[in-house]
Amino acid sequence: MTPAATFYLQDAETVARALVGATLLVDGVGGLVVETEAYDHEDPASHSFGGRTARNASMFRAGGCAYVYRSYGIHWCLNVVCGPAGEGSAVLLRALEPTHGLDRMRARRGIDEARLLCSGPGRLCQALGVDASQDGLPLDAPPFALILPERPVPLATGPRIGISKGVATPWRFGLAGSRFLSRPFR
DNA sequence: CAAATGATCTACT
DNA sequence: GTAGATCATTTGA
Repeated sequence: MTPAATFYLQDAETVARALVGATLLVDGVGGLVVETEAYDHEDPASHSFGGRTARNASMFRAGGCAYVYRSYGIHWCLNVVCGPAGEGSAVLLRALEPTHGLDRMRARRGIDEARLLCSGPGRLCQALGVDASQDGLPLDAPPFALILPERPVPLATGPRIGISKGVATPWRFGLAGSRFLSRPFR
């Protein structure tokens, strides 16, 4: 099904929950979304907290676009922008269960284990070939394809990873029991 | 203009 | 388990 444009205009937490179990493809390579994190403009841990800057400009677009940024100088991270234009909410995609184009992922990552191909934001982007050239692109047009889950999936919830502020906000969501998570839920 | 920081990953002890 | 890699962006002088 083609995602309704209004789906991505909802708040970050709602979209983050709904994206677990979705299928993401970039140029035909991708898989099942098993881990997400929500960030909104009122969240001290969010890039959009404190206003719009040159780097996070695409995070302030209307929901349904990609927001790609470089982390720790080395890695790329892929976000799904959500909420109305100008708000600054997004959902970080942290892990996929690879289902399409496994051979191309292995070639890009240089490893064999399917479990390690996309289990982490930086790994995910390397496996799918995501970089700054995809920043701001709509997710419902090539090379992207994002198919929402047909039915609800069992959800695990927990605190977000790798941040120093807003740690108490339990906005990390995962597919319960999946072994492709970047870290297990308790 | 200079310095610090970060939504991470890999390799090594 | 712990430290290093590596750089764009942000903040302060």
